[in-house]
Amino acid sequence: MATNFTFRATPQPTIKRIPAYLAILKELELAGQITVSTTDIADRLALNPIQVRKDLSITGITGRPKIGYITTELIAGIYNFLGWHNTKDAVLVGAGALGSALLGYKGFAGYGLRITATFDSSKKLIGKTIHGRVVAPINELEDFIRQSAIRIGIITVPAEAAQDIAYQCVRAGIRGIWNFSPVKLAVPHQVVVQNEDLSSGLALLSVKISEKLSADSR
Amino acid sequence: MATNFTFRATPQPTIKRIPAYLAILKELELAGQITVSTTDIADRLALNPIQVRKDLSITGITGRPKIGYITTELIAGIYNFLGWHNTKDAVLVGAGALGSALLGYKGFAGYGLRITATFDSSKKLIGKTIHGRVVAPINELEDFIRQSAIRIGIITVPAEAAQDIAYQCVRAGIRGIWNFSPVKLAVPHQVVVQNEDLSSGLALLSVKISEKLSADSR
DNA sequence: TTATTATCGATAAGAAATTATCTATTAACT
DNA sequence: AGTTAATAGATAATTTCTTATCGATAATAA
Repeated sequence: MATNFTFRATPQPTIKRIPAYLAILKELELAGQITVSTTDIADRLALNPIQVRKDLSITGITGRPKIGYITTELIAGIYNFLGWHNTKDAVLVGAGALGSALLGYKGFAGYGLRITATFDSSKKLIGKTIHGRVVAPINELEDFIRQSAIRIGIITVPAEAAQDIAYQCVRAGIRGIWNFSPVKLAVPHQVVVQNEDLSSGLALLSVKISEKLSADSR
Repeated sequence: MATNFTFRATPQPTIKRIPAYLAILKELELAGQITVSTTDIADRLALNPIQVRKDLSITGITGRPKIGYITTELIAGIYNFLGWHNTKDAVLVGAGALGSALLGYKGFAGYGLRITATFDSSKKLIGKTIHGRVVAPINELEDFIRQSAIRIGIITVPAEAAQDIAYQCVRAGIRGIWNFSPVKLAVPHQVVVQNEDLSSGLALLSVKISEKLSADSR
């Protein structure tokens, strides 16, 4: 029996805005605010309240007219939507400057992410402790992923090594790669890749500045 | 005399893709490839060739049927569009883990960005040399920006300090802020802010993984 | 009690971005 | 020389995302 139900994925722009809502909501919760309206959230983030309402609707949490949403309910709804309510383990490959920075970042706990092991190829780094984790040699990577059934890999190695690391991760059963290298990784269809790319942010800043300057002189 | 010319800003998605094109093109140039087609670029980045063509049209560089574009011309066109052909100086505020990682990142030279000074409030860090730059105390920030006429500020301080640093930057004449703190900064209209937000990338990865898993089981 | 107002949630309209279609061009092949 | 195939570039169609409109609801004020 065919249904006429068409599955519609959540829009990417919506997903990207969700963590900002979460941050605001946690802040308000901490400040003791029981309820919150989309008008309020929108003001704080300089967004359109209608957009906020539509975005938040993907959590399934409903609000009440003249009141808004229950802050804690909305927070729980967002955690649930993002899957951040239960912690997921990840491996980090590449303990250079950026890798160390990520290892030192406390905020991941709030995102349901725990980096349980770190790998690098450099003799200088192997065995060293960085933010409480001992750096292991790359050749132990695949076995570790298999044994610990880890599903997320964070790649912070230089461009030339990235694809090889990605292959290793995929072979060992990784399902998602958070890729900080400036390389488009080839992976099979069942693996998702999220590219984190400084250069596109800087491009946007560069163009915004020059557009702003030329707009001012018009 | 009024003209009927309507200024249309380049779409943000286009701007974000441009650096990826640049990276590919540089690689091809290095490999000695004189000309390049959008079909080729699109293949390598898993994009639609029509989109690539439209994106690249903002550079003003034209191609030839059956041939494509001259690689070097396109590279020059992109540098020109992004304003990366002449180097811009920037200050970095916050020499913690993330700040150090950015200081150590060699790639900025290729993006026309040079971090000329670093500031921090921590006594432990002031005076220390990180990747060749001596960390200066925050109270010297404004004077330095004014004297050196720097226009770009990179903020890598913790959330609670970010807004204050932004105010200082703005007072001293900064025109663009690259904001790595998880805070929505309040700035006057003439200043542009580019937020670099790990959490939205991770949100996207989280949702992609769970959508992929549930799609597989459908 | 009744009126007013803030808000939600649904649907519609509008804007922006992507993708398709079509024509022209030109290199390579026959 | 003529034909074919690959590609650019323009315009049109489509899809996606954002914003507006409108009715319903419930708290607050009159």
